Amino acid sequence: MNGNGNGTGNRNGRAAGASGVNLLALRSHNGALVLDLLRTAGAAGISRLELADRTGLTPQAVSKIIARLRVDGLVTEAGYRASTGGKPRTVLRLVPDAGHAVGLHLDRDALTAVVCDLTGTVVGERRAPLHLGAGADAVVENAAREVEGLLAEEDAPLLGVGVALPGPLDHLHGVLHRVTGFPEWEGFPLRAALARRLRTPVVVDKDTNAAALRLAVALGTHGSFAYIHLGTGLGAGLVIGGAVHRGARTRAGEFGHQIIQLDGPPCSCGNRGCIEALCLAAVARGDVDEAARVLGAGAANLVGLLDIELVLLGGRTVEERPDVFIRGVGAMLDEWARLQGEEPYVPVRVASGGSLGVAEGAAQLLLAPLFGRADG
Amino acid sequence: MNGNGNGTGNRNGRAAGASGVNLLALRSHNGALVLDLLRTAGAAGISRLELADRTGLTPQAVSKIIARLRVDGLVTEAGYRASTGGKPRTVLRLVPDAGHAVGLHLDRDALTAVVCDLTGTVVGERRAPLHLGAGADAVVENAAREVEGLLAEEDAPLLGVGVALPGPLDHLHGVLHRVTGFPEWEGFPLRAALARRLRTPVVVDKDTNAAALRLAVALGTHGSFAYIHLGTGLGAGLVIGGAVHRGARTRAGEFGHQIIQLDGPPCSCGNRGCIEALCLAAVARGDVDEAARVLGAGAANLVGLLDIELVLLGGRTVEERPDVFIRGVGAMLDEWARLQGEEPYVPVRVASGGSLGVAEGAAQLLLAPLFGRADG
DNA sequence: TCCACTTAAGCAACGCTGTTGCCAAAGTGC
DNA sequence: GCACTTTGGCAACAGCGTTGCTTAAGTGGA
Repeated sequence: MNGNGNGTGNRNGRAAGASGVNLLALRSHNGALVLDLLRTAGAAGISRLELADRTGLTPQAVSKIIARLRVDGLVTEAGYRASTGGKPRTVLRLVPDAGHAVGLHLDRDALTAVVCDLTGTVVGERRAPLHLGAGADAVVENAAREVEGLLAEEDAPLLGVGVALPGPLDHLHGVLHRVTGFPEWEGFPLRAALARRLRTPVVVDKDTNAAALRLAVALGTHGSFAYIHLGTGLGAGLVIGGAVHRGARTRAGEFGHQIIQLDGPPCSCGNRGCIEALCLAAVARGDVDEAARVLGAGAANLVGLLDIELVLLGGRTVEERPDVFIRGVGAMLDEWARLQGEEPYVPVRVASGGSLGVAEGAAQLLLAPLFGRADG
Repeated sequence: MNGNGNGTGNRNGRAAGASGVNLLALRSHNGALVLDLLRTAGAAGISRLELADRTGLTPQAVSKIIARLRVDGLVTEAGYRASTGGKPRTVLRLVPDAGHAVGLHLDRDALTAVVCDLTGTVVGERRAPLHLGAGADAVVENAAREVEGLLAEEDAPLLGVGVALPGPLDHLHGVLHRVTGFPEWEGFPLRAALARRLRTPVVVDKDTNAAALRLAVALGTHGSFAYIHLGTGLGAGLVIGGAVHRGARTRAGEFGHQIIQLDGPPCSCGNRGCIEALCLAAVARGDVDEAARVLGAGAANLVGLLDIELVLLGGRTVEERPDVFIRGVGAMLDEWARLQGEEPYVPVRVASGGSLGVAEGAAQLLLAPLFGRADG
């Protein structure tokens, strides 16, 4: 589908720092920008002049870009706005079926797979049990079959498969580092294995990053927020400037082993006073208020360090008592801000998404680059 | 000096998200990129072909860009490399005197002003006592006189004045929030006042951000690191992807009031268990090892959250016992990484710079944008 | 000394970008 | 029906990086 000529147009990837921009890259950037605004507009659509206003480009430039995107089949005209005294604006919309992407969520014991269209809407879904102990080859084969089954009824062009799973990994190379309790997974090249098996591009990332990416896309934000996940473990996905911040080694967002009580109770990692240990211990003994307070302290540390604008909470434990966590974390953030002499300003909300959230985010690993939301 | 036509070329600033790129912006970007490589190369210089290799642009494109920069007087030819069997490469260098910038460091009781050339080299320096209690107008007048005195001998074009000072402020508008103990400074529009008085562009930022910016420029890095400053207070400047991360409200880097001991000893801010309180208390009782350990725990939290690649320490307290802090913080980082099952990988070093570091960083607030290192 | 070869960098033509100026299309409202 | 407003395409254009070729300036062997 992509006659857009994506790619930087650079002949090499050896440049360590920022790289030069040529006309191909410029076209790609502006095209992606327009697509992102079209996606954000959703079913309501957006007109050429609004796009010109939002991008800062001239109306004529937008017209040309739209013409290209229409030829590529990515955009279509869909009716007209009400006139404001002159010719009514033409409404433009993304063509959802111009491309699909698969999102795969590999959790401890379950596999969730979704197909999303270009707007990010789920158009197909499958679930299956997962046995990590069965070995890498078996799991890859299992996952590949699920994907194939999901795609059997689809005929839109496939952009690729995004995979989200817990634990440390190298998202650039798609190699796993550790899967707790299953040493054979150490160093397994999941991306390459699945790409070879399915003959399609594959991207691998942490589950929290996928969830955060999905939220960034859904919110349409170019700002910064943190998604904090409290389930069987405690982790976070960071979005800075609208892009997921992974760090050089995909290790960013290690929120759970933040030390919040020096020389505190021991954590499973061997350290003392990790926020995960404190928080989960409070949950275990039924003291949800205390868990929320501890979580709030960690969130305050995070907000203070990064000056993010929003905190989103998710995960099984949060979903059981959302109001308690919203109140508890919010109170800590407000109190912290007040003590620093600032107005309380960071809203705390429960992340939408439900059980498909991570899988949708995995699909966004392939969709988002089309809209200029590449890796951070 | 700037015939380069900087500016995005957009007619409006209303675009909330990412904005479109036109040919002016493209030229500006590539020109800045080339200038940055020239600056990084320093006195050794760099050839056209090397620039082409680093930027990913074609040699001919680089030739054209260099031709423009030479017309603007920013770049000059300076000798030749040794031949490798053919025509020797022409060495290109930045023209230091194509533009100067003033950096102003307003500390609790002292003012430091420097003039830097385009390469960031200090070519003039002044110090004076500072009395914040004398009132805003008097302080502005005092600072302006120092700047004028500093510039009396200079004749290179002035890019503007950068001001670095502690405490919360709004760097976008150059407005101060609080200056401890001097309520009259609350809300003072320092940027506007100084710009009107000196009739030159003024940029205002936190001292830790200025110090971090200077380090980012000096290191020539496009990666991520944290500068942690331990002096009369404890704060940090964050560099992510080569740019200073300030957050939406210039509040990022609030490291000192990170809660590291829940319900710990009270801090001056009114909270409990802030890392600043613990660290300074340890310093006060002479237990530098403990101070370094506490600082290391906070640094580990930071590294874990952001996956940064380097930690730089600075400030009076660190400079008194640099080895203790390097060892103590490094040990905590290594131990933390080991417990997470990772190789120790984050080096800890003492930030170079000395007493002029912050003022130099303030000057970089104006120089850095020329090299594409705009606000993060 | 000559000459083949290598490497660097400029010239000219080109394709493509967004921009500008103009005009047709398609509405509203008196 | 006419004046006006607004949208959006057409055509010409300036300027970007690219391509193909030429010139400049070295090395090294015969």
